[in-house]
Parts: sequence; C-alpha cells; structure tokens
Amino acid sequence: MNILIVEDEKRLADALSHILLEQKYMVDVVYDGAEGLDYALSGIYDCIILDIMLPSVNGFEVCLELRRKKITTPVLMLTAKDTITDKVKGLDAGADDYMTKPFSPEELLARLRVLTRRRGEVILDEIKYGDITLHLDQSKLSCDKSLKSIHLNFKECELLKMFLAKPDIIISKQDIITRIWGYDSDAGDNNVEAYISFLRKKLSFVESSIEIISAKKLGYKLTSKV
Amino acid sequence: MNILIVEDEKRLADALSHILLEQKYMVDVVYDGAEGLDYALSGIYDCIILDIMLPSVNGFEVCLELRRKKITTPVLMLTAKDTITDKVKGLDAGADDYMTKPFSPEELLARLRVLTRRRGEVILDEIKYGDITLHLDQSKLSCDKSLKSIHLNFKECELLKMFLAKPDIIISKQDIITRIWGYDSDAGDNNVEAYISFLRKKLSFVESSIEIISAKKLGYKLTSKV
DNA sequence: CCATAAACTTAAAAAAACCTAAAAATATCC
DNA sequence: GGATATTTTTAGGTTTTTTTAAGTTTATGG
Repeated sequence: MNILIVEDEKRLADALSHILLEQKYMVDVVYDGAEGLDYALSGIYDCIILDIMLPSVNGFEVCLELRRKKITTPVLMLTAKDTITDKVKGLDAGADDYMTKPFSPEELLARLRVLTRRRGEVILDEIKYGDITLHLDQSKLSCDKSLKSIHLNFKECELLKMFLAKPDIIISKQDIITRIWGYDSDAGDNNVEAYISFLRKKLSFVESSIEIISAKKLGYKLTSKV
Repeated sequence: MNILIVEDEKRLADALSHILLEQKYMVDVVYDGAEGLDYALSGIYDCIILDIMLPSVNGFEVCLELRRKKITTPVLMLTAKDTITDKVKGLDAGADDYMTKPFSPEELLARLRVLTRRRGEVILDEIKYGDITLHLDQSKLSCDKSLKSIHLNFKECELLKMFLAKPDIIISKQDIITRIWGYDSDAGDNNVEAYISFLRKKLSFVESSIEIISAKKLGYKLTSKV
C-alpha cells in the first residue's frame, strides 16, 4: 500500500511517515504543493495525506487539479485549519476525508483503512519516456524500437521510476539513498553506484537511447540521446 | 438520493431530516437499531446516518451486520461518543465516516456529498476468469476444460476472489494480510506464502491455465498462461 | 598533462525472500 | 467426544536480491 504525504512541516511529516512505516505502508514524503501534485499525478498511490497550507501550491488547489485530471486516489486532508468553511471547502474540492491537527494516530490509521478499503480503482501500471516503457505491473523494462525487454528487480525498478519522474533533472546520491534505502539506512554511495551500473547495463541491453549521465559530485540524471 | 436516518433522539432526527429534505434528499427516519437494520438491509439507500446508542441493537452492531450481509451502502456514524476508541471501533466496524455531536449541518452535508459521490459495486455468486470458475456459493473451484473441480476453504476462497477481482495486477502480501486476516492480525508473510502454495496446488489440480506469479518484494498476481 | 578523488564495474559472499511438505495446534461438525 | 477440516507453525532447501570489496576507469583542478 503506497501513501503519499504532502506536508511542509518536516517534523510532522517525519512523525507521520514513521507511524505509517510501522504499519507496513510504503511512504513517500514531499514538502511542497507543486511537487506533491507531480507525485500524486502519477496515480500510483493508494491514498494521499494532504496538508492545506503549503509552499507554491496550496492543498485545495492540489486536490482540485487532481480531480480535474481524473485522478481518483483518495485524499485525506490533514490540517490545522479547523473552521467549518475550510472543511466544506476541502471536501468539496474532492477530498475524501478531513482531519484537523492535532490528530490521534489511531484515528488517522482507522480513517486511512476506510479510504484504502478497496474500491474499483485503476492503478497506473506503465511509465513511458523516450523509447522505453517501464511496466510496473510486471517489473519489466522494454524498448519500443528494439522490442527487447528485461526484468528489473525491486530496487532497480524504484530507481528507474525515480529518474522517470524527473527526466533531465540531476538527482543526488543522497536523495536516492533516502528514497530507496530509507532515511535511516546506512547504505553508502557505492550501493547507489552499483545499482546505477545495473540499470545502465539493462538500458543498454534493451538498446534504448535513454542514458543515465553522472554529474560528478552532484548526482545523476536521465537523458535521451536523441 | 435516498438517505436513511437511524437516530432515537426524536428532536435531532427531525432536525436532521429537515436539513436533508431542504437539499432535496429523500429521507427515511427510524428510531431504533433493529428497525434500522431492517430498513438498511433493503440496500436501497445511498447513505445511512447512524447513531450508536440506540434501543435494541446498537450502531456498531448494525454496521457490522450490514457488512456481514454484504450491504455496502455508505454509513456515516453520527454520535455523542467522541473518544478515539469509539471512532476507531466505528470505522473498523465498516462505517465510512464518523462525526461527533454536536455537528455542523454544513460539514455533515459536505461529508454526505463525499459518501454519495462514489461508485457502486456488484455482487455475484460466480466469478469466471480464463478457464476457471469460482463458485462462491459452493466454495468450489472448477476448470471449464478439464471439468475437474475441487473444494476451497474460506481463506483460499477469499484469496482467489481477491486475485480474480484484479487479474494481472500485483497484490502485496500486506494487502492480503489486512484483507484476509484483518489489519490487526499478527499473521506473517509466511501465512500468505502457505496459502498461495495451497491455491497453486489446487489450480494445478483442476488443470487450469491460470497461475499465480510471484513478483519478488512486491507480491503476487494472477495471470493466464494462454 | 599529471595526480588524485570520484565514479564505475564485477564477481562472489551474504542476506533476504520464497516455496513446500509436514507437523502441530485450533476449530468445527456429527 | 472423537473425527474431520482448517489454520498456523516449523524447517529445509531453492532462488533472487543486495551488499561488499577490490580492481579499473574517468574527470578535473592545479
């Protein structure tokens, strides 16, 4: 079960993600509205916990935009704004539930269970970029041109997904570690390097024109040769 | 849009029904639990507003019974019981939302709109996929080709049902545990593995071309070999 | 152009995940 | 209460993933 937390108060976001991780949810955390919207639009989440007051784009707008784009992922608004007007506004913006801070972890988890009790939703199972397609449902990478494909394991898949979410943007090793190994892991740079190497080998195996470029001291980015 | 109000405080029930009628909902009101259950079991309502402390049968039980009988009408619990424990209990009993008295009419209406804007589900007593048929009424799995069939026990049946609801989609072990063993169970991954193994054996016994594929670290999915 | 730190690659070791049969514990039925 | 069915646990072997570590290559500032 994948949960996205969009919350700019770092302390609270950490606490939340802790609680959820304990319950074996998979958690992604982002700290501003625009980024939250980006992530949410992927449609891969089973629920989104959304703050309202956020840098760049506020929670109401994030929610409205999601619904406009036909993303039906359940949204739980979690915010300090406790007036009736805000609640109504949030729910009518497309949120499925609304809780005010401070909140009880137990109630949050219970409401989360309600929202994630299965409905007839469709999950995005494919990401395309350039000449490649990442089939999330089959953990498989394929190339449109060569028609070749190859299996990716869990971390390879996560890593590629991360790059595909931000093509042409440099991602630091540390970001990769925190996202894929977890913020409290003791994985080192070499772990990342090893996986980058695995991925490159597979990208070249399927004869893609996509490549992962390393930017010394900064990180890596995905680009299309063509 | 039909709403059922189950609430023994006559004054409150009247006020509520007033508010709803103003919004052009069709409203039925009953004043005790057993009667509420009777009405609710008809399945004709789009939402049920349910008090907890009721004569004869309490709200938790009404809700549990409804879910046991596969009635999926959204339930909004509206009650004076405002402890976290009660909220969790209510939501886990199958309620879709929980509000405490005193409540604001605006918020109630907003939450009602959330609950009634969702899609319906269909209940069947037979599920077919590929060359197999799962007879829910007889807990029996059969294969069209070989004509062989075999009995499934409850958990095997639930598990297969889960897969059949989403063929080709990966379902995580955690999802399986929460759905089949309950969110608060201490069943481990190995329980799931054992049941997957049972199911595979039975699928192969009836000579089906359906198989359960494991996606390491992600879960399992059902696919048809042909 | 050289020294050097950073990045890369790889094989092999270690760890984790998975599968299954069979035993043990529980629950259910007659 | 005994028989039967179901569920859970155990344990071994298998496979896959992940980490490690050492040797190699590459980029960059001086």
